[in-house]
Amino acid sequence: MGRPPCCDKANVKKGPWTAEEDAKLLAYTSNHGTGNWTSVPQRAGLKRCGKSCRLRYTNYLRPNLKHENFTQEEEELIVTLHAMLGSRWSLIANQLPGRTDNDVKNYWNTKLSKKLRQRGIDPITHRPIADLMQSIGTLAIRPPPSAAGASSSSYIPVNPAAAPGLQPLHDDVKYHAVLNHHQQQVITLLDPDAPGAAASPDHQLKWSDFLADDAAAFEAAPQVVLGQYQEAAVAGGGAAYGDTDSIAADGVGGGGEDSAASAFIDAMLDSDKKMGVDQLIADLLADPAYYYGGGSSSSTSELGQGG
DNA sequence: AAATCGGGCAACCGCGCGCAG
DNA sequence: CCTGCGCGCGGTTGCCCGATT
Repeated sequence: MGRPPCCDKANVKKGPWTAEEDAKLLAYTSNHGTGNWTSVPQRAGLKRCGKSCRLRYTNYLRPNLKHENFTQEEEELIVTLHAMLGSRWSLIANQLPGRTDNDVKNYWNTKLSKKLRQRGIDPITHRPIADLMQSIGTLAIRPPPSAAGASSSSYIPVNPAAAPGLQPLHDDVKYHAVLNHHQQQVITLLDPDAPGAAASPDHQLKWSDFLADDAAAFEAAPQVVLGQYQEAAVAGGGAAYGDTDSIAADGVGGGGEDSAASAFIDAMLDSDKKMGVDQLIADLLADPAYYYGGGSSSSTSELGQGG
């Protein structure tokens, strides 16, 4: 059950905006500000839904918006932030002055995700596709799990570098080393109360663990993991990260059934609440070693050359 | 030259969250 | 505490236009 429509759909215009409508909206917002969007159409003399007005303003009419192509630096930043934050486009867009979440989202969907795929990197997990395919292949030839094998208590996240058959592609070793480093920086910045920080020293919350979740989870519940990949393939989105609730109270992956990756997201969300995520990202970006392209080459810094 | 295809982008939709009454 | 409302977000759709056949 969702909210009722915010306006009378029969009496509002839909579709592309005309120059006249843009002018009316711009004139109104420049004189009165944006305030209450539901009242804007009436006050501005527009036969539009307030929601549509807000969208048009924020994505197109708002001052200081950039309309030129994305730069190499912006591309790299988007890829990096997507690896850390997933499809939280508004947060990513906040780090890109003059860009809207819609801009970033469209650019990702139409360009960046394809570039990553062309480079053999899965745009959802930011892991080499070869790893994922190999993992799925491994799954396919595995015998059905025994009852003991399916026990959640046997679940132990592993480092991908230590997992046989999960070695990154040679060209992407640097990429993942740097990526994991920054992902772990995010974790490090989390509140001490965050699940990962509360874990025991030999079982700390690491993004690499989450990335390796599926491989390790094969040991516990192969059918569940495969289901996640199938979901991801069907949904074409972040389903592989899971929509489950959170990690078990006893630590990372303790529950076994929930995706540990979703626990990472939960940890991020917790962190959002306790310290502004903008500050978190700003801290990361302030690190001179942050940018992939700074000195050592990497996959992301070469995105433009991959096509 | 016409038809078809595919990419890119603007806009829409549904939902969750926060806040005020 | 509950309810309704408005805002913002992410996912999706549909149109436009250039490329290809």
